[in-house]
Amino acid sequence: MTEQTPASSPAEDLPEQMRVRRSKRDRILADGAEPYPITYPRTASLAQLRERYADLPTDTATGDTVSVTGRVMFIRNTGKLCFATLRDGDGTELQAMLSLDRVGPDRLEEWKRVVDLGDHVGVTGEVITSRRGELSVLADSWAMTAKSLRPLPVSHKPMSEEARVRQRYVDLIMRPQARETVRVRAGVMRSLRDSLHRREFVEVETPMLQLLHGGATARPFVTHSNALDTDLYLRIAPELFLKRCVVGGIERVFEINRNFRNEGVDSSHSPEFAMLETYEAYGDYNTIGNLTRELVQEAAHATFGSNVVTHADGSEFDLGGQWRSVTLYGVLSEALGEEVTVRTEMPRLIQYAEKHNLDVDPKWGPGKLAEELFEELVVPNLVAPTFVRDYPEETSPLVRSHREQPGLTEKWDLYVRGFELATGYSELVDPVVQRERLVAQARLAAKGDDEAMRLDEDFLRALEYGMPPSGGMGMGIDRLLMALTGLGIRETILFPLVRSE
RNA sequence: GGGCCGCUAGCUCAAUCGGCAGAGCUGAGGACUUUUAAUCCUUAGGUUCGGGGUUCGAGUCCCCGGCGGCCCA
Repeated sequence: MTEQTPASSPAEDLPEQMRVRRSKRDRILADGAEPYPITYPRTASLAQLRERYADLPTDTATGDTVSVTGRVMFIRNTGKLCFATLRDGDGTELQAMLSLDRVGPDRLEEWKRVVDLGDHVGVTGEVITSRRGELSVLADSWAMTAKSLRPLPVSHKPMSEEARVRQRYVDLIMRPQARETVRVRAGVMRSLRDSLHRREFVEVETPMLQLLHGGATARPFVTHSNALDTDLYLRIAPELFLKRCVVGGIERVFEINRNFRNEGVDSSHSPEFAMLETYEAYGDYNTIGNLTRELVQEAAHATFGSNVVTHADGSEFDLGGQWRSVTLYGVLSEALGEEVTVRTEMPRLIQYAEKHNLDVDPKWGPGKLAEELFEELVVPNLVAPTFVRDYPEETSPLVRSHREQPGLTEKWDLYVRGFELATGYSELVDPVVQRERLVAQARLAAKGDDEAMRLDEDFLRALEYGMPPSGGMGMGIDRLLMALTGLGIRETILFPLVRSE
């Protein structure tokens, strides 16, 4: 947009290669041409040409004239014949050739003077194949469509992980896997929505900015509304609003959107993360578990064409079949070699914790400690998709009590490759019991546990109007991508949060 | 929060015991009408993350800080 070089970045302060590229931009302007023209009249995409001339024999001239555009990803200038590989946004590449006899001495010289790796150019000419058999456009004319002022990284060496994350746009230019991940993610999002729409679920959007944060136990981000003169929280979960929807008669409802948790950042945690949450009236944790499996398997089919997905490292991972289902206390007992139940008391659990070098927080009850032992001893080994069922009431304040087993709830966590992918409940809909549990949570909050939930009177009022029996489920989208692709969370998120440079 | 490792040219990386800061690619100039990480000749490019200290001399050793990665909690 701006035509003049800003005085704030004196040319002499720039690295040599950037000075050179700026001077090439100046040269284009001095010649009366545009380094950033409004458009270039292209008549075909590179992919269209590849398809149309797929079977053209070596060293053939078609007589067909086309106009193409692309970013220069490879360039080879010789005396009277120049080669460049152009690449389209979809990753398709095609060769452009510029010969002295076609474009003339002035334009060939100009090409050599001003075109660098990374520039966008347009080329008009005849579709041919080279003597080496490469499908090419033999130029009659060419134009700069966008001059690149920064050199690209070397293509034969991988960029550092930090550079890939900080300058994702460069990562996308250089690495096919980065572009592929974006498309896989889009395919998964679309598949999830399609799968839910087919089952007559309704997509809604509920508040991101909330007066009270709830629906999960996590530390929130706090912000401030000047108009209301009150602090607001970025939501940690949409749960309490989606349940209001179910109360209101939207009996199959879902939301795919961002949650924010003011907690650690590492290879599997991001402070903002995308989540699918869904509720099904007259369902329970069994029906919602089946739905979850079907959503994941349909997403695998949509993006990889199979329940067996291929990870980034080339290994195959099978998401097919019915998936293993175990109980929390069952797998924990197995890992400890001794029978543990929800009635096992603190002293024995503490013994197990000491035996396995697990530090015990004095605020933990027996349920929390059992879960911590489970996470320490069992979770890393849960590689194949596994539903872990029937968690203690103590740690699950929004879950219906188990229909048969006192002290437990109808909740499962789904583990894949050693991380939690989703969680599902038979929802607690009794407003009286819900109030008791939320009051207990609010007491914890008052005692300084800033992960505990606050009392949301309006949510309780909604429940008092009557919420039908329901199953509910939440699934991390970024983690679903991790399960499908084998990538780390910072690769599945296009622009993950990074510290300022 | 703790420990360990790293940060050097546009990019990826070297630099012995503390002793002239280097290579490949990229860039610039030249040759080449069939190149695919071309080849050949010439050549430029540095606040060694920042600050302080030790030393005749610091990329290298010490201290403080920044950023990143891994492990632990």
